[in-house]
Amino acid sequence: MPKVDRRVQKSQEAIKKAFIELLSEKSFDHITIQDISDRANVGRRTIYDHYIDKFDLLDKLIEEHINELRKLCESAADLDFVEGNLMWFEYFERNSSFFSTMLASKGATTFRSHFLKFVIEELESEVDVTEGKNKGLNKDLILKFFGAAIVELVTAWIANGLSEPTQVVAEQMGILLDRNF
Amino acid sequence: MPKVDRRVQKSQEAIKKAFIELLSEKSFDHITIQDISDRANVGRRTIYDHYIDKFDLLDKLIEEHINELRKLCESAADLDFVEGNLMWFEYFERNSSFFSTMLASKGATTFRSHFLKFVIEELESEVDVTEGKNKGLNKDLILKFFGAAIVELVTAWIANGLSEPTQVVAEQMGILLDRNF
DNA sequence: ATCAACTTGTGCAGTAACACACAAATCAAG
DNA sequence: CTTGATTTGTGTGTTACTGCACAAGTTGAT
Repeated sequence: MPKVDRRVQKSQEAIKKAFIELLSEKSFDHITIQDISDRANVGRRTIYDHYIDKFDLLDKLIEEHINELRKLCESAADLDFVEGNLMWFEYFERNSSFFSTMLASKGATTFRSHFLKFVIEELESEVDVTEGKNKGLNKDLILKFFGAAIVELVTAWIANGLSEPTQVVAEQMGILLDRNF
Repeated sequence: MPKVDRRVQKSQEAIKKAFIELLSEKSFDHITIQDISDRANVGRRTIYDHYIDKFDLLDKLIEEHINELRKLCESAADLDFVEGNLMWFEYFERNSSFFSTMLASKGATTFRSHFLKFVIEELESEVDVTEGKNKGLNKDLILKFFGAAIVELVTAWIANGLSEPTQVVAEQMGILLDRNF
């Protein structure tokens, strides 16, 4: 892994932080690059050094979080759902400002579908329709069923301001998944 | 005023912040430039681009705060002591991490004497020994008397963790000063 | 519809921060 | 005292950030 320059890391972090903040204040369309540059205390030009435009910035931001979740899945490959879920939900908690603006706002269908697609991908290796409790069922159907269920639960939890204790939600969803896979 | 480069401002701020943090954790002598560089997330070389050594860094930091207080005095020149003090004490409050490490630690005689010298300087224009209630008294004596009184009160307030309400302390000290000048 | 104000994306030259490397100084035990 | 590890201050070449300027595109109010 080619170590990134300190300045790059700091600039990108400031830009992303500013962008997420702004996203929670006004809609994506009304955010200008100038806004981000002001908030991040970074030259406007610097933003273009890293991102093509604000759409690209959003894409990269999403991609980054999905990637982090993917890594989490890998490192939790040999845990059961209860334990694995806790890692997931703790990640959501740490990055709640991002997920709440991405999931809990009305127009955010883009991220939801991206997120759902990813959840289904990750779930795929867990489903076995050749033997066990799901023998004979349609794999695609199962994936969509539980994928949507997971996404909805996460969304609701976040939309509700994380009021349920993280451990409780993670554990209960873990039980439901363990029971079905 | 020649505007400072964004990078300069950010670097210096990070360095000073890190330094103050470290000062509240260990003694000045035991702080290395490397420590500061790590904490500030700035290249070690960058620190030397701005400061000769850690002594210089401390000097600049002190000088900067004294200067800010001086500006405050200018802008409050036509207010009475009660109002003026409030601005002072609010500044102490905003920068309490600095002042508490500088005033409330045992070995910090350096800053105390620097600070006292400055307070006396500022007080000088307020004292009139040719007429009024202080007519006939020794000016130098008065300055030392009230200078030390002010410094002590500020020190004690800060050492006590700012537990007294800022307004109250500022007002009471203001009353005492208004009564005497 | 018009016009001014703002936004966007890009080019460019100047400057600050960067990593790295080195010798000298300082420190900490044995 | 001696040795080994840190720390210090500095030189150097590279890279990222910066401000500025400009043409083209948007916006928004009259």
